[in-house]
Amino acid sequence: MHTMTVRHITSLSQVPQTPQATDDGSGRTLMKGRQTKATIVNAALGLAAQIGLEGLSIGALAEVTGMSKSGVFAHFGSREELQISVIREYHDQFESEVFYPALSCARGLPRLQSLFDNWMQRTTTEIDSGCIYISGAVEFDDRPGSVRDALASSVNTWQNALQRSVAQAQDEKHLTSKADPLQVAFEIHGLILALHYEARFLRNPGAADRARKGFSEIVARNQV
Amino acid sequence: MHTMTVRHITSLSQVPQTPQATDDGSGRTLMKGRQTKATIVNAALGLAAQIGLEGLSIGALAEVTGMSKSGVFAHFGSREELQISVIREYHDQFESEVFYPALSCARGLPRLQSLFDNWMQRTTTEIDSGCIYISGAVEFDDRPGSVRDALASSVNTWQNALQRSVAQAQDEKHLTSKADPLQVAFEIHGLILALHYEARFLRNPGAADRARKGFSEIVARNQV
DNA sequence: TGCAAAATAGCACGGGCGTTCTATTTTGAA
DNA sequence: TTCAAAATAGAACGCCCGTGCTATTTTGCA
Repeated sequence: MHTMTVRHITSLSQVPQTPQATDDGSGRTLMKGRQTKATIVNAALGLAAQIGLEGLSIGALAEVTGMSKSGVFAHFGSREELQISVIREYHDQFESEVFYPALSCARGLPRLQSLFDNWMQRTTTEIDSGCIYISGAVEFDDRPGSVRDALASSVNTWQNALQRSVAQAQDEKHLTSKADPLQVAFEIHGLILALHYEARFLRNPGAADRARKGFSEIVARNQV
Repeated sequence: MHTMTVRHITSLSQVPQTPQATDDGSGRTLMKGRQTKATIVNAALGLAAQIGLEGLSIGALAEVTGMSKSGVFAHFGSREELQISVIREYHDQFESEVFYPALSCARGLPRLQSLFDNWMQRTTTEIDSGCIYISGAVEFDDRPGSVRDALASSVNTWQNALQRSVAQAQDEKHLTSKADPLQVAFEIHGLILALHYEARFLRNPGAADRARKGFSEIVARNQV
């Protein structure tokens, strides 16, 4: 019996969920719901980084933020939408911590090195909090749906950026034209994954050094 | 089948503590509860490989095996013990699929190559089922307890075996004495993790080839 | 074949979950 | 200051979870 949950629509205008533009700084036209939502998403990201996107619960989130369950829920309409919001937030943070800073380095190897360094830095910091690109991949690798799609989309965006940077290093003759950007990106990804695994789960010391060493070996092997 | 392999010399693990020995074939002194438990654990391993150790539920397991919840539960006494049993089963399967077969190859590089090939083979097969050494690491990386301990112990056992094999390849002069077994094992681990990630989550084709390519590069770099 | 012990079932409990519904408070432009 | 709309709270729902308790069935040696 499929209960046709007819949603109560109080307005005929089919305006999307973004009613008014907001000014983050002034707070003049800033609806309170927006900043509350941002607070919730940040708290959710912190929680999800530790216990995973699947471990995320609205009840726990309500407790952390000091709100009621339904108060939290109303901002998202579903648990899935909450998870997707978390992924978007993580995507933005990753972009501004790893990707954008590297743009100030010269195209080619310097920028690739910077991308790796920033990624390493973030992963190392995440030893204590976890990376949802990694935990999410495991949780959603055979769980189709919008959450998986959002996650895969974000990861693909980043991987493409990484591969592009390798190709640019070839254009600049910093790496041999024989190198395969897909192969190089794959191996770099492996180093980060191994670092995350061995440092965060096994608590092996020295994992960060091994990841850095591995990167320089990859670069050396692909140089003229 | 590798059951004839001399266990007391090269086993990855020590034989467990279970009270009564059983004869799997005759069924004479075989308590029925034992084979039922084995059936349950196998079903649980299949489930856990897909949805993770944390996703494992006694109710779902009862449904799959056609038993009652309490009937399933009685074999383990707690959910944790069930999870640990699954880890032990996985450990045994991993051992007999990856480790033991490699012992028939000559010490040194041939055996290391065989270990990697078998590991690759298993990971590739697991594209459709998942590896609990990988998913478990993510689920339990900051969840202390006996499950985490059992998991980490199994993984460490395997990593040590891998590192030993690298060291043997150095002894046999197949790899340079300058190589660091920890570093080589770390990089190989990264290749497997990247393969699992990109093939199982991102569904990127060609990941297996890249992993193999990466391995041969690692070997080449560490030769004389 | 009998009979204790082992194995399994049935049932209920308390608790957390996502979600819905309705009531209340808060917001902010007019 | 007013007041509709937005934001939040509160209670309840059905569902599944792990686990404990008490029957009942099944097993396998004497």
